[in-house]
Amino acid sequence: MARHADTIAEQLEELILSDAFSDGDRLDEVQLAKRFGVSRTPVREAIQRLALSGLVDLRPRRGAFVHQPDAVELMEMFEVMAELEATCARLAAQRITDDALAKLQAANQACEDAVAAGDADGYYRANEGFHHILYAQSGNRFLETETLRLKNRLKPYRRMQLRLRGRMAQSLSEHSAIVDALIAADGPRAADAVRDHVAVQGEKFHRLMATLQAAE
Amino acid sequence: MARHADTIAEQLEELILSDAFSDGDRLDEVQLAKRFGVSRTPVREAIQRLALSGLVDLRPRRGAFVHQPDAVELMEMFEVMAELEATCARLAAQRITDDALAKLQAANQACEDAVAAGDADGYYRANEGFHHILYAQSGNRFLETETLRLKNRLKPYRRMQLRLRGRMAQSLSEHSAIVDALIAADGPRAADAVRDHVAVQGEKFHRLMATLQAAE
DNA sequence: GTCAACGTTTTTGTATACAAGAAATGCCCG
DNA sequence: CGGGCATTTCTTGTATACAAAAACGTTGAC
Repeated sequence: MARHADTIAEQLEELILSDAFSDGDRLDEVQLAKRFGVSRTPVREAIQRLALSGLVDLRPRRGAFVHQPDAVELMEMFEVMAELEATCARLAAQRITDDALAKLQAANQACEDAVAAGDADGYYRANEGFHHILYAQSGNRFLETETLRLKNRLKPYRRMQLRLRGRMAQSLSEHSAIVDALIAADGPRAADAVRDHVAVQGEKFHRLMATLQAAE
Repeated sequence: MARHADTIAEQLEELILSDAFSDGDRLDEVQLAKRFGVSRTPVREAIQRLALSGLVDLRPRRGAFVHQPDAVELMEMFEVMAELEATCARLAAQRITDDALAKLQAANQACEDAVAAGDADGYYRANEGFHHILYAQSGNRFLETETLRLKNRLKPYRRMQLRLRGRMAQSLSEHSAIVDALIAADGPRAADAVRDHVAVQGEKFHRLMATLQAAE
C-alpha cells in the first residue's frame, strides 16, 4: 500500500530492534517525520504496523511507546518458538518428501563443513537453511509463516546464543538426532529432539540473562 | 491511538468475518469512508491493522483486497490451533495450581450442566471458560495471548463445528480426559488429549467442508 | 476485427490544515 | 511555601488538498 510507509516501517523496526530506543520511549511523530524527511502520515502508518507485531504499545490519545521485552517475556517467546519448531518437526516426520530429506541432510552437512572450517557466518546460514526446510516440510504453510514470524522477532536475541564455546559441536549432534527421527518417521521423537535443540536452558539460559543485564 | 479508527477496524473485521465481502473484493476507501461517515484517513488506518492479521491483502498502489481463507488454509489454521492448545496443556500439566485445577473442574461441571439442560449458549460459554483456564495455566502469557488471537480469528468457523448431534457428550468425556491428565501431571498425555479434542477430523472435517461449500 | 498507443479518469499515497484531548505551566488561594 | 485549578501549549486524531500511479476507454492503424 505504501512506498514510503513501507521503508519507514522497516527502518523503524531496525531502530527499535537494534536498541536505539529503550523500553517506554515515546515515538514522536513529528520528530520521526523530520528524521525520515516525510510528513506525519507515512510515519503513523508505519507505527500502526509495528504496533500489531508488538514492538510498540499504542495508547489512545497518548502516543506510541516502544516495548522492549523483559527477561520473562523473552523466555516465554523462546518457549513458544521451541514449541512451534517442535510441531513443525512432528508434522514433518509424517509428511517430509525424500527430496526434502536429502536437502535437510545436505544442510546438516553444510553445517558440519562450516564448523570444520571455523566459519561462523557460514554456520549461521547453513543452520538457518536447515531449520527453514523443517518449517516448510511441516506441510502447513500457516504454521511455516507463523514460525518464521516469531523467529524473525527473536532474531536480535538469537545471535547472542550460539557463540558459546563447544555449542556448535553439540548443535551438530542435535541436528543429527532430528534427522534420524525424521528418517524413522517418528513424530514425537522428532518433536522432542527439536524442542531440546531450540530450547533455552542450562548454559544458554545463563548466557542470555547475562547479556540482558549488560544491555541495561 | 485512534478513536474512530479503532471502531472502524472492529466493524470492518466484523463485516469481513461475517462474509459481507467475498474473497478478492477490493475495499474502496472512499466508499467505506462514506459508509462510516468519516474521512479516508481513519479508514486507511483500520485497513492497515486488518492487513497485519491477514484478513486483507495489501497490494502497493493497487489497494486492499479481502482475503477469505480457503479450505486448505482453514485446515492449516485449525491444525496450528490444536497444537497451540496442546502446548498450553502440556505446560499446564507441570504448572497448574490447585486452585486453577479446581476452577477447571468447575468449568467442566458447568459444561455438563449446560448439556443436561440443553443450553447450547451456556455450553458455549462454559466451554470457552474451560479452555481459557487452560491457556492461562500454561504459565506463559505470550503463548496465552497468541492462542487467544488465533482462537478469535477462527471463531466464525468454529460455531459451525459443535452443533453435531452427540458431539457435546463426546466433548464432555474429552474434557474429563484432559482434566485427568492434568491431575496426573502428565504433560504429554494432556497434550494428546487436547489435540484430539480440538483437532478437526472425522465427521467434524466433513461438516466443515460441507459448510464451506455452501458458503460459496 | 484486433491490438496498441494515447489521453482521461479513478484511486492510492503523501502533505498540510484543522480540531480536540492531554500534558505542562503558571497563577491564585489556603 | 504547597496544592489545586485554569490557561496555555503540545500532541494526537481527523479532514481535506494535492501528486503520482494505475485502470479505463477511446481512437487510430494495420
